[in-house]
Amino acid sequence: MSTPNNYSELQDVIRSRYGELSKRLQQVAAYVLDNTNSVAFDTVAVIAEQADVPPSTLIRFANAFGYSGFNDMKQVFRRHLMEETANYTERAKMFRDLEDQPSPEQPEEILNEFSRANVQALQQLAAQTSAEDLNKAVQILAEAENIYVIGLRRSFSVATYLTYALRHLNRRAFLIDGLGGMFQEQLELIGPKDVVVAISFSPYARETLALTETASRVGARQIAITDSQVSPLASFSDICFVVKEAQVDAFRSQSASLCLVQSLAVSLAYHDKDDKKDNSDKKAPVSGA
Amino acid sequence: MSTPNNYSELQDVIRSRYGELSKRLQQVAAYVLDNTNSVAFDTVAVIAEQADVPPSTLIRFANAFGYSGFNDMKQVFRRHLMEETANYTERAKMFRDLEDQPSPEQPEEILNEFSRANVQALQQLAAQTSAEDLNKAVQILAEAENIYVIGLRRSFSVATYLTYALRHLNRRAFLIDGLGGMFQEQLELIGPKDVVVAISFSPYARETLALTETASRVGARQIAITDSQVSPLASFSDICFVVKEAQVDAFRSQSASLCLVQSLAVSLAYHDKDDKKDNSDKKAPVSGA
DNA sequence: CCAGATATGAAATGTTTATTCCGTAAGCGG
DNA sequence: CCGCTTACGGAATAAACATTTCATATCTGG
Repeated sequence: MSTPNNYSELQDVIRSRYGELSKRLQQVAAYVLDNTNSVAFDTVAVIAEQADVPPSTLIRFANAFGYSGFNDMKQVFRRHLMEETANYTERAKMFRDLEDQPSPEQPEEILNEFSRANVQALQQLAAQTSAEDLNKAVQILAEAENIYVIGLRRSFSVATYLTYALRHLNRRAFLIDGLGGMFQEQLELIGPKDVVVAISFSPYARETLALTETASRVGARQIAITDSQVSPLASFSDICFVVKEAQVDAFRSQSASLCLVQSLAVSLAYHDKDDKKDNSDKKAPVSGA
Repeated sequence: MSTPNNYSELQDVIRSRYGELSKRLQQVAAYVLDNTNSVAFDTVAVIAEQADVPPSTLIRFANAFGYSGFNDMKQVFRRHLMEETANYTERAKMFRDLEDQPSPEQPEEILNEFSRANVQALQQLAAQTSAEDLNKAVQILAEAENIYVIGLRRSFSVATYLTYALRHLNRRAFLIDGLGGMFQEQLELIGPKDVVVAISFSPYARETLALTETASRVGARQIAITDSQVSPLASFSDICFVVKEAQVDAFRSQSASLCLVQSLAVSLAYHDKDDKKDNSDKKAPVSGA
């Protein structure tokens, strides 16, 4: 007997066999199809009561569709629910136990894998980033006198891009790069009307943390882009974007962070335009970055 | 002690008390904040293993935040996940419908749009990049004595990332950055056994073109990442990757290029590993030198 | 460096939860 | 209406699980 191991398959099978089920099993089928996340979360006892059948019937139902027990079937519902919110890395972890597929080795496979992972990360970024945070961040950037951007090592590329984009919007944007060993000197430029954008992922660069502390001391506002709610950057920041980057093996990507900073820059461009919109007409062309 | 009974409250409390927690409890806090749906679904034993703490610590953690047990706290996560799923599905639908809409203006819309455009670009990248080119490029990189990376202005971020990644694979990788106005001097380093990776998109930076010409003159091999088959970079290169970047209004993205260079770097890492494996298999048990 | 306090982790414990069992009831062909 | 088969449900059982316990390790202030 073929046992469906994904939600939509199972749904189809239940529907198609509905007619031939016994009265009690039909009752279960109806409940199961209509209360997906009750099945995913609740215990057999609870479900049995809500569906108005004895617990044993639930096990019989699962058996009828080829599962070894009700919990076995329950897994299908849980996975379905998780897949709607889990990111690529977490999903990969989920499936690693089930079928430990060998890591991709061919360049083409690696590109496919990376591309898939990044797609997932981008979708999650869009879904999980709050409009409120984005608006606040844009507002903060718009009001900044100077914008200092820091991101070292892996995050340096994102930092350079953001600086580039901000410069193209005629912002006074400065990249803290430690050139000539002058981290300290660069940090000391920051004043209370300035804004710091700090980008850092575990393991957090010492210099980035030092900057956020300095910025916090002088009262500058801060926007953090990092990988955890409890990142050391989070505590100092006014706005903290938590970005779950795609990961293939030990290699973490940057696409989501890049997408985020691009969106911030473009939003800032529109923000500028809206300010001017008071007297001029809407939809003035925006120069590219 | 007030016990949070919704997710965002709990999240806030955990973050604010993070500093005063013990080392182990911090470990749990980080896991709990960053793996919401693992907490919602997995058993204490599984979570304990993944967070690398003993099960009892999880109960202690829940107690520390006023819950009677870990399951008590778990309920908060489960409720959150259920609510979130509903939102997520809605947003996913919005995301799809967004496609043919007038220019977005709100930061949230811009992020959605950028994310969507990048997803498309990544999928196209994966579909259109030939395995053969990838293999050749990896081979060329593997054989390089020195690798010079150039990408200016918009492409600088991609170039910095590639340089970073190559350095981490112990390659002799150098970023041509024109620091101190020394473009010319940096170019003159290139020798016939070296490889140049040039990243440039229209309008092509003069310095990048100059480098490719120099490289070609001394007989160095070249890998180009650019936006057109007829790009000035294409003619000088041994391998030319044509990347169609996402574009929102006048703003072009970088995600696809970044994904490509990451894939190249990771492929190179696997290439190295295979080499070592072959060597060690073949290695004859010879003593002395 | 020591004593007291606190944090930690392995194993024991007690509870919840899934599953099985079996006597009974309902359906069905003769 | 009877005997046979299939479905059913409650109670018993087994498995999984969360939680507690306690001996040990680690910190902290004097």
